[in-house]
Amino acid sequence: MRTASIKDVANHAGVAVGTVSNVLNYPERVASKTRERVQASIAELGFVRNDVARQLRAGHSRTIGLVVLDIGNPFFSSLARAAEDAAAEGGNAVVLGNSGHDAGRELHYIDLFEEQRVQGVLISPVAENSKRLAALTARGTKVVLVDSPSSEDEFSSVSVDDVSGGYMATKHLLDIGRRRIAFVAGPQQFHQVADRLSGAMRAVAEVPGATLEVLQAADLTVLAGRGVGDALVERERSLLPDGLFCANDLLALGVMQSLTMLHTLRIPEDVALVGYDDIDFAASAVVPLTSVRQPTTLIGRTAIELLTEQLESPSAAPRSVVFKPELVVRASTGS
Amino acid sequence: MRTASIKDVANHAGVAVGTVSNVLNYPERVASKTRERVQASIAELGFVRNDVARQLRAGHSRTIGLVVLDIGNPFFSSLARAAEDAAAEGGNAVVLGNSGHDAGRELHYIDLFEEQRVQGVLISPVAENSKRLAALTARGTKVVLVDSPSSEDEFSSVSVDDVSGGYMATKHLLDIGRRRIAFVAGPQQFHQVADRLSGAMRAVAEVPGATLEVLQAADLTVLAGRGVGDALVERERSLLPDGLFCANDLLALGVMQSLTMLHTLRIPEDVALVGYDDIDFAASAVVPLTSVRQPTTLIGRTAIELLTEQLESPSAAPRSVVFKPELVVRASTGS
DNA sequence: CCTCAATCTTGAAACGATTCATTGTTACGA
DNA sequence: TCGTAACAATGAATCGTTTCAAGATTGAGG
Repeated sequence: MRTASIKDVANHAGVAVGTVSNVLNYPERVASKTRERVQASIAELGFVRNDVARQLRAGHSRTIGLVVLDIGNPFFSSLARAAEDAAAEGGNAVVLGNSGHDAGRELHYIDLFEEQRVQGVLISPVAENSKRLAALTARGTKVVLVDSPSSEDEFSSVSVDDVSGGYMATKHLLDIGRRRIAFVAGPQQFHQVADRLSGAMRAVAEVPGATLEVLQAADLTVLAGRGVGDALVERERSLLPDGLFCANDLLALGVMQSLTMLHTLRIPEDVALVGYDDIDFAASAVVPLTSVRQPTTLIGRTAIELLTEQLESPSAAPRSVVFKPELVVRASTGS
Repeated sequence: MRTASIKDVANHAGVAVGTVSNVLNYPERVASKTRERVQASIAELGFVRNDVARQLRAGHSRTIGLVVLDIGNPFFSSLARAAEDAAAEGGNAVVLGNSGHDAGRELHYIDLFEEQRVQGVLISPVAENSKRLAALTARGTKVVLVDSPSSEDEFSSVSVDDVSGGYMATKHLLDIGRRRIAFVAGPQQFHQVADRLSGAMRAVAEVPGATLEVLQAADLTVLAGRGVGDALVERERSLLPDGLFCANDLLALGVMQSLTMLHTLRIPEDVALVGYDDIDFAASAVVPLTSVRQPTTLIGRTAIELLTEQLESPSAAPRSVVFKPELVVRASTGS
């Protein structure tokens, strides 16, 4: 059984196709008697409007593309959810693409989205990729960078000030009297890691006598954090840092597990601990974790807003929004 | 600047539109000299095929709809990722909708997907909803239920045998000598919770002298688990269960935190602990958690396969695939 | 040089909706 | 009864592709 078209409805109701279209889009233009007859036919035939045809005529879709680095990461899944909600309010849907840090997959999704004539693309790019994205905008598809500041103000962007986040985390450790600070870093090519470190360095520089050590973790995972923690536990007590700032919560939780498992070191008495991201597990860890919260919901909504802005006034200059993160103090720094 | 159409390319290359279309879809039908000329024009004009028009002609899209209960839940985000990968291999894209356990939003996405003429819908339904879904299939949109067995074999479905998972978790506790078993339950209207409990009951019934107690948690979260754990710690030692099976890993981790925090109860010596889902945090918990692993990747891929199957032979009867979960033994049960 | 087959290319029809200028209808005041 | 304004309904054109029957071109064999 082929699905009923607007023409079938028109025949069934004994009106012209234009009238059916009006019933769907401008019901007030149609006399109520006719409208009811058409609506009855729609119900009887089980007619469902073909959005593809509508889009062809309209020249653009009601869809927004979103490319994220890793949908398994709570940061991105939360962001995606917020974007989806915000888009839905405007009658749009979000198509999700997961690049998994792979430039090839990222390109694949950009191509796909352009062929689908999405209204715009929200993207957390794997690397600087502005040629392809510039081509997109040149052909009329709007682009908003997410969690990645736009170099040169070429595109609109939403990001969080990671330098400032690193600064406030470290300053908090200094404020509660810690002086031997260590930063647990992930891979340095992630700009987030580099920025948080640079914020930490700034805070330490402001306090005479404070020192900053960098401990390198292989990855941004719980396991990598345990590795760092295990190494710390072996150290002579006098060489231990008394304040630890980790590049993200997963690392922090791993470190926490190592330190608390053997009951030799107490958190926060011996070592105060700060994480980053404020994932759900931070609040409910063995020792509730002080963390830097990123406003994921706000980021997602704002990205949609910036896109909408560009769609409504296509000539307007791109705009960049940078959010300040927020420190959430919990027991791991003495609350 | 309007984006170039196939007609613009045809003019520019001095050929007919049909030829350009052939270059795009059946390059071998076109003489190589012509083909190269057309490809040069495509490159020069920056032509990008309009998939909307293509879909209109084809009568269906290259898109598959996926509606999940909660994209923030690692189970679903992992599943979504797998489905997306599998779909991409077949040249299709997955559009994600997040119902958030809300029937209204679920309906919204079903409507949207039908208007967009997706090839099919993969859905983890909020509740029994077969009328709307039956209407979908009646109009030719295929449906595959995910993580929810199809009653009456009306639709194809992929699910995991939760009864069997509950059975194997509990049997493992019994096998290591535990007799006073407790099941930490979440809301009973989730069929997953009910099924896991019923498996646990079956295992306990097989061992004379073994008992099963049900501890009710308000929610399937870490916090709810801590609540249950805190209540347990207060109990008289002789009334404590010696084996705990939790409806999911979040609950188990919460319970673990309560029990270990005060160092009064040891895991697994005093209480052995089993979770469900085998999320990433299970392996790296303070005490690595024994858990029942669900093959999320397999579920996602299989859902796409079942859909493909139905698309290729539309008259074939729906098929249901039920996976057996797998017990992963770790330190929390003595490994 | 002609024929025939093989190979390429053409261009109009179709997909299903929206748009809008045009035509048809109604009703009311003069 | 007529003129006209206000309101409804019409239907052809359009969006950008794909499809496919028909026409054009090429080359080999006689």
